[in-house]
Amino acid sequence: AKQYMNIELQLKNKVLEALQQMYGQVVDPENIQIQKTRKDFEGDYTLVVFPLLRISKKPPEQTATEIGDYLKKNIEDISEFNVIKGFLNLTLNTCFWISFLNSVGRNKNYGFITNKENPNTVLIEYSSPNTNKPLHLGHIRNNLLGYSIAKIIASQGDNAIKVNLVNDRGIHICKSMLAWQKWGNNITPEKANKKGDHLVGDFYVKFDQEYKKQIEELVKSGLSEDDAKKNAPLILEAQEMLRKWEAKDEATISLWKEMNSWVLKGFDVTYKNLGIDFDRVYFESETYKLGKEIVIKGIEKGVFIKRDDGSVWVDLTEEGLDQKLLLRSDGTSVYITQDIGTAHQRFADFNAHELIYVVGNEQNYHFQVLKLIMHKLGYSFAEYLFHLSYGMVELPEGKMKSREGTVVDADDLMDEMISTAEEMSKELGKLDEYGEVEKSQINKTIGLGALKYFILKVDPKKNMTFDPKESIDFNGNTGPFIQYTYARIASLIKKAQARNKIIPNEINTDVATTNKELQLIKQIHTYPTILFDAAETLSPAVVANFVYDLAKDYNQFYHDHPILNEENEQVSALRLYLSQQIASIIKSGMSLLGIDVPERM
RNA sequence: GGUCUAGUAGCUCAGUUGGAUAGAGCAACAGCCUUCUAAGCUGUGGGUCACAGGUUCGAAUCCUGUCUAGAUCACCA
Repeated sequence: AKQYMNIELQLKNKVLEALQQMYGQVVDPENIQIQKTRKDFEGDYTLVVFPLLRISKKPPEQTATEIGDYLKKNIEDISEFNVIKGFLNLTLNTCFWISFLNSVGRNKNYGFITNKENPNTVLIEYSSPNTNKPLHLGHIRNNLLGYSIAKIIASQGDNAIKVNLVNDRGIHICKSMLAWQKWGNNITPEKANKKGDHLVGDFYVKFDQEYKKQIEELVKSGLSEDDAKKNAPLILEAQEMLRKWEAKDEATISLWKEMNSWVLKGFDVTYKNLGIDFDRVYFESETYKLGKEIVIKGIEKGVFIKRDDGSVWVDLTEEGLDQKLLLRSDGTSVYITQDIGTAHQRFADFNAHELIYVVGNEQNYHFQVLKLIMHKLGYSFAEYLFHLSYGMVELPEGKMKSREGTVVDADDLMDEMISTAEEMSKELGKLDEYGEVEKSQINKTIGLGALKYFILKVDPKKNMTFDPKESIDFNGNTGPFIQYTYARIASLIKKAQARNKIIPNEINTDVATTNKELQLIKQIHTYPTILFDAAETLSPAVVANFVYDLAKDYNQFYHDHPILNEENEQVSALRLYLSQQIASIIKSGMSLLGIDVPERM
């Protein structure tokens, strides 16, 4: 991002120079604060002089004025300056901004770093579904975050690899399988005319219902609730099934394979509709035994402790945590053992530099422990394990609970969004002249755009509230608003071409400009910084809010300033050119969020 | 109880390295379609930045404590 920030660097260096010349002191660059001038003040960049008063030994206003004079004399891009209290506001001349705008027009990948010298390979693990039920709203947040972050990382010139780890084994899978055996009558997704993940999910729910009934009966017959839960025939059967699976019993394995394939097919449809994908998919059934050897070596090294019963533990009390189990007394792996193995394997397989896990914040402790363990084992990549912890998605009524049926299903939600977009556009008569295929394509883009933007504009680490009925709007700070802005510019350009108006390849630097135009150009100028920040903080929200601000400012501009101006050719050329650059940045920013922009809507 | 995260307008959320008078949208109210797309624009009202201290030229932002909410602390994954 540095290449775009050179004006800030130049200012900073000149300030250092000024301080040395005028006050004879070499100053720590840390103390030079150059920031963008707030909208309500005149100027482009502001130097905060408070930290420099110790050096100048003069009052703030005087210090600022002296530095301002020096900078104006020595930097030709500065046209004027003003001083308010301890703030030195510098104004750059129009020529600078127009030639900057021209450079944006020449560079098709403005903001993107296209040939980084030493790109890092960054693995992003996300989605990680269980194959016993369909995806829900929580997965949507995960999927959108993971996908977007991979794109943002790639935009900074690094090599982003998207990885999915499918949790396809364990007792929860057996529950669905057992219910299907008992009550399924050999039904298949084809026969039921239902997506495979939903069908299997139904059996998971059925299991739970029947299991509850059994518990109730057992409690009536005098058992305690805990005992009833442990001894209900259904749960015992499910456990037996898991044992058979681990012993590779043929019938069990083949049922497992079949039902998993149904679910995975269903997931593929959901992923495709959401517009996300993976470079590599791992299955837990293949990786769940990994890590055991590493743990055993760890015992030899004295990093882990083996207890008398044979179980293996790591002691993290010095780090302020507890002891954590790594191998059961029967020698089998637990969840974290597997993660030790997969981390090792992935860094080796991809020669990776960094591994990002997109996982909900309920697993913060788990990843804290994982990182410490890898560190203790002496892996140098331990510090490049990063848990992108995102908050829960809550409904107005509170947390989503699958057992209480308050889960918002991913497929249903997407359908609902699209049909709402459909109703809206019908009501507004927006798409009347288009064909059915085109209409449904645009409605899909808009409906999903609304959903994706709504979720991504929120800081990942925060819990968020989602009201399916009211929260998603198509007006205001939303995806459709941004899409609308883009579509408008697209049609504007089309219309200009129809009128034989030529959009220039370059704008003359002495063109007359308005403040509004300059303001938009300045906003474009910050785009690379935004992308850089987003990659640093792993937060698509930064990009989302930037794109909204840009679209909003453009919309305001659009209303007050005619763009297809017959009378003043030169001004209209600038506005047309500017509009085009803004459209391209909106498109680029939205693509980093995985949101499409329609050419019309 | 220990640890972690959050608390900003009625609601949903922004707020950059500590920087100037705290920002949007929704909802409410009042306007703007014979003009490049009104999914838009303009205006009004709405704030003890949870609370109390501290650090300093300056705190929504950093530190300490309190309160509230959530998560987590399994031979589950």
